[in-house]
Amino acid sequence: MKTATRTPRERRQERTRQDILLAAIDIIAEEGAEQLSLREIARRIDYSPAALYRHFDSKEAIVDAVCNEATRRLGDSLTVVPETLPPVEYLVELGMAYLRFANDHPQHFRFIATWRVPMPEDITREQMEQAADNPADPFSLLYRAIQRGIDVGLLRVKPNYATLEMALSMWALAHGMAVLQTQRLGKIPMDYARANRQAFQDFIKGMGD
Amino acid sequence: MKTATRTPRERRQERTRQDILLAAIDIIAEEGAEQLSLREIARRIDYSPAALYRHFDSKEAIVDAVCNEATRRLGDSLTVVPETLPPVEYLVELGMAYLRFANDHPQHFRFIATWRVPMPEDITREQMEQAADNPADPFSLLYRAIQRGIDVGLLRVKPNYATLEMALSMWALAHGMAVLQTQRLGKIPMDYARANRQAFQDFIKGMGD
DNA sequence: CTTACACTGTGAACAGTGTTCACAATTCAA
DNA sequence: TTGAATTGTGAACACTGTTCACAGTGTAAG
Repeated sequence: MKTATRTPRERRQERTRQDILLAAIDIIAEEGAEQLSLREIARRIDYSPAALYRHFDSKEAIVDAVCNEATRRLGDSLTVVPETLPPVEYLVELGMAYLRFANDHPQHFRFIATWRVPMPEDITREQMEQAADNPADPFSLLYRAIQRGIDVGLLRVKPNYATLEMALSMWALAHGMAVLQTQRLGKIPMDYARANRQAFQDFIKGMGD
Repeated sequence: MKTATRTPRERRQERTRQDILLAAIDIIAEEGAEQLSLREIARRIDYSPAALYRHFDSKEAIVDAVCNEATRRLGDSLTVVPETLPPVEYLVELGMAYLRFANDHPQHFRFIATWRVPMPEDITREQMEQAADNPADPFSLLYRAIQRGIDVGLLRVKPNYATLEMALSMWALAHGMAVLQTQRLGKIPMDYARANRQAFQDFIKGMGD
């Protein structure tokens, strides 16, 4: 599989575009999102601030691209969970992977959580219901796992509460725990790994009857 | 009960301090948090920008105060849930009230959720375990309700997963759902009220065995 | 090879931001 | 009435995102 860009010009373009994004990501990781400025990005990659506008329409566009990249990385760290696990275990480990990412990259997680929930852009019911063929997408992973749980009889569909609703609730739980724990609540002395696991297990259990 | 401030001077001080905060809250509600600027606040209350520094050390201090005020309001809309309800129903309604606030005041909720999770500042285990006497605090409401559920036998304590952990998980679920639904996910056509209720019920159910 | 032309990068400028500070005006107590 | 403390201000500073005319470069056509 080759890159779609042909000419040297386009390759150079694509490269500095990536440089801009990587610099932005570094700044966020090192100094926090509020320190992200066009001038700092430009300084790091030896350009003038104005030059960035040859690659992005605005700072917001850069922020958006960074969000997408960070979301992609979060998605990657979810795909490492072996999909061969039994449904319940798989769901629990998905949630734990989500929390691990938030814990390992707090700045990035805070960043994307501030601007948007790290989820695929447009979720419609039809789109989701045919998502079994989209293996890479992180929300699809969750959706399919829920569906599997239903098929096996571990989860029970209720009125107005089917696969999509369960998947969203599960995502909400993971996201909420991640937000809570990447903020000042890390101070409370408790065994987070165990507690988190228990919370996921309980929730799944509760969806089963 | 009289105000603690005595002299006319102190009363005037307190009043313009409130004016500043109210202006800030209005701006956030009307134009969004990113439009909040000291100059706009000053314009609205007929002061120069520099004058604000007689009442607050920095913009961050104003933001902090606004956060506290918004958190207080969120807490108020949780206290309307009658504490006489049976434990499970009470917990569900508490969560629904949280979501209702987020839905009714999306800008304010987004604002506090961006800067901090809307929770009391310092939560320690000891502090929580003697919180039965702090009726007003919203997290204490949740904590006590969980405790009641345990006492009645509806919730089961597990290793490393007692009252505090359950309360935090429940808060995380509500917060996560609120964040998800105040973002672009409101587009998905589904019966949110029913789905949310079901999610809370399932979660509580799952903590019961 | 030379002539066009599109592309790339820049410095300077603009309007906006949070913040500071010397200074004037006011309020208040002695 | 005097004196000090409080209150408010305009001007300035350093920063931000953004625009734009301009110079230099790369590329493709004649």
